[in-house]
Amino acid sequence: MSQAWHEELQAEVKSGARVGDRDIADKVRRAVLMQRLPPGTKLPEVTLGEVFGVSRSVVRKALTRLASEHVVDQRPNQVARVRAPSIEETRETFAARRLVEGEVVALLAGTLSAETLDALKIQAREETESYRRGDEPARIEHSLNLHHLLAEHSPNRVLGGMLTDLVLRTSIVVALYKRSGLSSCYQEAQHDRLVELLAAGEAEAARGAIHDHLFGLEALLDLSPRESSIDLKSILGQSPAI
Amino acid sequence: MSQAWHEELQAEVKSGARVGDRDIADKVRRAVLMQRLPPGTKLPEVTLGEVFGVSRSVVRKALTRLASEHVVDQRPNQVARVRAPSIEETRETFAARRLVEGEVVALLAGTLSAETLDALKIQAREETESYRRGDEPARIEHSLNLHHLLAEHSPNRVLGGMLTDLVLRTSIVVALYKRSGLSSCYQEAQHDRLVELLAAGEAEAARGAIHDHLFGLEALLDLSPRESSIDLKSILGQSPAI
DNA sequence: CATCCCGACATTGTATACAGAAAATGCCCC
DNA sequence: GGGGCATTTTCTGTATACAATGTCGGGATG
Repeated sequence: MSQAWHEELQAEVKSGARVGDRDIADKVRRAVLMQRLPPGTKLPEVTLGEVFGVSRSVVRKALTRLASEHVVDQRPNQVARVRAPSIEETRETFAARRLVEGEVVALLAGTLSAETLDALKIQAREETESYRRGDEPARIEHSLNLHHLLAEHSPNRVLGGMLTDLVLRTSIVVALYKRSGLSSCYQEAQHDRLVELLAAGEAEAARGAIHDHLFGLEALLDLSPRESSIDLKSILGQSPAI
Repeated sequence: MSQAWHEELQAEVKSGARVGDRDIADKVRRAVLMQRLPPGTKLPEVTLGEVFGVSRSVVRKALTRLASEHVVDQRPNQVARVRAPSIEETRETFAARRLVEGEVVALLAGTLSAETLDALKIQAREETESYRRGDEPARIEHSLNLHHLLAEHSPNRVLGGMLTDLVLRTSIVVALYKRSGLSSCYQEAQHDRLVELLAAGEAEAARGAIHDHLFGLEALLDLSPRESSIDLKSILGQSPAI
């Protein structure tokens, strides 16, 4: 685990109230999303417990939760590690998300209240602004918020839950496989267009927009088969920092 | 928890080796599927621990696992209970499964090896036989096996995992909402036809077959809105047995 | 008679101790 | 210098004790 992250959290924890497994899971998930915990990073229970000021029981629960969300790899008798989805799994995750999110927006088109549409527009606008400011963390945050809103308002809650999971997983692999030269994966105006189609009730067009959006995002990644660069590292267990 | 189930397990546990959280989750899941643990049944940690001869730690892990599979409802500071999906959730689960399983069989069509096709045919045949024998538990088992095989062989593993979850959830609600007069939800020859289409590589026809199959299954259920019969019981916490 | 309050009990939440498995270390031998 | 083996160290698996919380009853009160 990174040293800076440690200290940052120490302060936050000391000042605040007592933390539960939910809080720990949230913090770790966020850290993975923000690439402060690179794939393969070991997450020993005692260490995390010390950082958050709780015992292993709570940490364990948090790790199990993260494992069920596919954020962390938990194998018997081995330290939990930040998961590093393969290139193949990345492609499959995108395909699954296209299917599910496409259906969700198709169901959603024309059924959204004015308030919800406003909330979506706000996130889209904030995303664009953050991008122009060059504030990438904020941009990601707003982009995630938008898709999360879609999942939450899905008329089909089961699909909504699945979409929440897929959005998280896609975000992780985007962080992982983003081309090194690329500072951002922002795609001009696509979110705005989607919201417009949802407002207009154009179900199939909205599905198409989501498909385009996700294909575009996937195309921005570097998914060329690499020779053991990432894989070996995680397999051989070389963690970049204690 | 039911008394008969207790004793049955006691014997099995005594004779066998040490049990892990995986084993406990398997047994409980199976019991729910077989309707030996009706929805709303309380599952206190100590009781389960005594039954399986392990401490609460292991039981806890098993319950958490089952909760992430949507088999059990685990709320803070409350006893875990067998989940009772609402009628609305049932409909949504079926819709989600149609979407996902339809896509999986479409991807699968024409790509299956002879061995896998044989395995599928065997399950379909065994299901029919079990039905003719009137052996409903065996019939369910083979039906589940068939769909589980589809999920396992999905070229898209992410979708496969989601399908596994959805198959389990549909099985639970089928057990819950099966019309009382109906002894079985067997649908003549539908599985055989599906396998044929998969062998022939007819992707869209296979998707259609799965849709028909699932619509038919859903139609066999009694999903008429009922007045507080199931819902109130589970909400008010009246468990039918100890 | 309904409602509210309070206390005993049941059950989960958390911390901790010890046992066992895996990984890291160091050593020897080649 | 490199590979194999024993040792040590680290970490997880499990059980258990205690704390905190929720549940359910009885009884007083309006």
